[in-house]
Amino acid sequence: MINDSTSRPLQYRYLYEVLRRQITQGEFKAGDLLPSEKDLYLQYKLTKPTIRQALSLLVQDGYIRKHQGKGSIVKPLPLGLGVMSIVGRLVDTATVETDEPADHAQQIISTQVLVPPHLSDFPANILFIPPEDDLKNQFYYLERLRSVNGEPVFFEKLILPSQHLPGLADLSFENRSLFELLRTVYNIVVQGGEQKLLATTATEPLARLLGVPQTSPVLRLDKRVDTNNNDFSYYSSLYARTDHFLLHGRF
Amino acid sequence: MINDSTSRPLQYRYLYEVLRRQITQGEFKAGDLLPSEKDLYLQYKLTKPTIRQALSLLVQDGYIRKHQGKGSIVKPLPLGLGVMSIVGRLVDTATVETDEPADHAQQIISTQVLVPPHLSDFPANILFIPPEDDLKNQFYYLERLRSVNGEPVFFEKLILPSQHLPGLADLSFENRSLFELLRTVYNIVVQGGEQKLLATTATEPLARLLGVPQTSPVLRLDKRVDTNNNDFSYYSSLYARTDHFLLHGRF
DNA sequence: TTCTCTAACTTGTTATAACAAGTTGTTGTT
DNA sequence: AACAACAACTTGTTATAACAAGTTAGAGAA
Repeated sequence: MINDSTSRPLQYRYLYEVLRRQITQGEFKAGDLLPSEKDLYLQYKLTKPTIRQALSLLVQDGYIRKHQGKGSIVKPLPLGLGVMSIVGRLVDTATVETDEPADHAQQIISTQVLVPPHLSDFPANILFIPPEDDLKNQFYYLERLRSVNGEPVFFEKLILPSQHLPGLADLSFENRSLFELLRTVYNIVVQGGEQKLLATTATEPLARLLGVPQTSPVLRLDKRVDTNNNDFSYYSSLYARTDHFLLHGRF
Repeated sequence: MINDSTSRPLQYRYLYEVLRRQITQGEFKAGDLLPSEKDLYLQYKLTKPTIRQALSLLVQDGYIRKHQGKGSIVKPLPLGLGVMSIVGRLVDTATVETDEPADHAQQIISTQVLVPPHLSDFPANILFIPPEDDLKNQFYYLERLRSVNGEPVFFEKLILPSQHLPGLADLSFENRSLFELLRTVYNIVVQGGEQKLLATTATEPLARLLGVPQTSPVLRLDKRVDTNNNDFSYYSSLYARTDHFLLHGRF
């Protein structure tokens, strides 16, 4: 039952995907004006409500900004992708550099899967608990360590409901965004969720993984992510060192 | 030029405010079904696009969840309000409590204004810098300390562009949400923004403010918040202790 | 009683239409 | 040359309409 809503193509979603791809692949660059609603009508033969719905999605996802009387302006792409992405940290919190630091310098993000996806019960020590009914089911559990330019930056646990994801264990998580995978392969899109944030100190195994002293402060971010499928939510727990890099997000 | 768009009442926004008030004031409780689109049509004499636009706003702001064929379901209210709110922390991160902890227990959030709003240049040590043009203007700067049940939890610096906010210094910031105030008094609504997150250790003055030892980890959250007014963005820098409470957000 | 199917709800998608309102460049006047 | 007014764009708001699709409860058959 993959992609069961492709039966009727959902035109506004189709247009969204087209424009989104054009933006992410650089066909439209930050600051550019998207074709006007009228142009899109002429090009795609879709009517105003449909086009507006597609553009609304792009606004919601932070790809464009609309300006009455002017047009739809493409926003700069989020750097890493995901709800929160990483950014090179300003040299010293006590001083603000006037000239932009090398935020946009080449950041090679690599992902190392420490524990490959396998079936398990819902793990302990997660700040969210699924509803009782879901606890009976099994979950895919995996752990990965993400590095920027070879330096470990954050350690992440992912817990996904298994019954909606046939064949997940076969797919590569290495260099693909989880969001991308869920949307394109399983037709599941993120619609919202909850997150809990706190600052702790690195415990021994974590400190070794991230390569920081045991006492250093570490950011912890737990999430429950809800999707268009009402009984599909996944969970993640993330530990990040933020001495050289910090978490960056749009909302 | 306050509330200049009240000239034409913007019916979908009006309906949004009505429903939103009914939800926040408990007239509709979590789990309730909102009146159907048809009922709203009968009651308010607004047509489907208008009603749907109002409901979409409520969805976007996390007040309701829509379910095709069923209706619009009221979601539980966010606890504190703001982009991120506070929540009582689970007793120990090493153990997950099966029974819900007292998250929803009475939390009396009080706000103490340490530095009342006054005109100043854009301060140093903020992780966001306004565009050069805006730096020429003056800003309202204020500092406040927010406590839960009398215990200091986070310290916040707020920087607001002064030219759009006549008479701001006269308004009380004490027990009113900044969002609420901007929306109702100045007709400015938050549309998005950026945030940067990191974990640090408390320095001496901060440690004293929050009542924590100097070495304890502290969460820092800097934001640039964009609004419907294109040249109105405000900035905030927040330091939170997360040993007894943690930050909680919806997205 | 239990099950199945249907009718009557609900929201979702798309089309057409008319006017309001913000932006920008151009035209024409001073 | 500077300015004002306008025309031609843009998106925003609201109305009307028809059909698709998910949900639910009740009627009727087994």
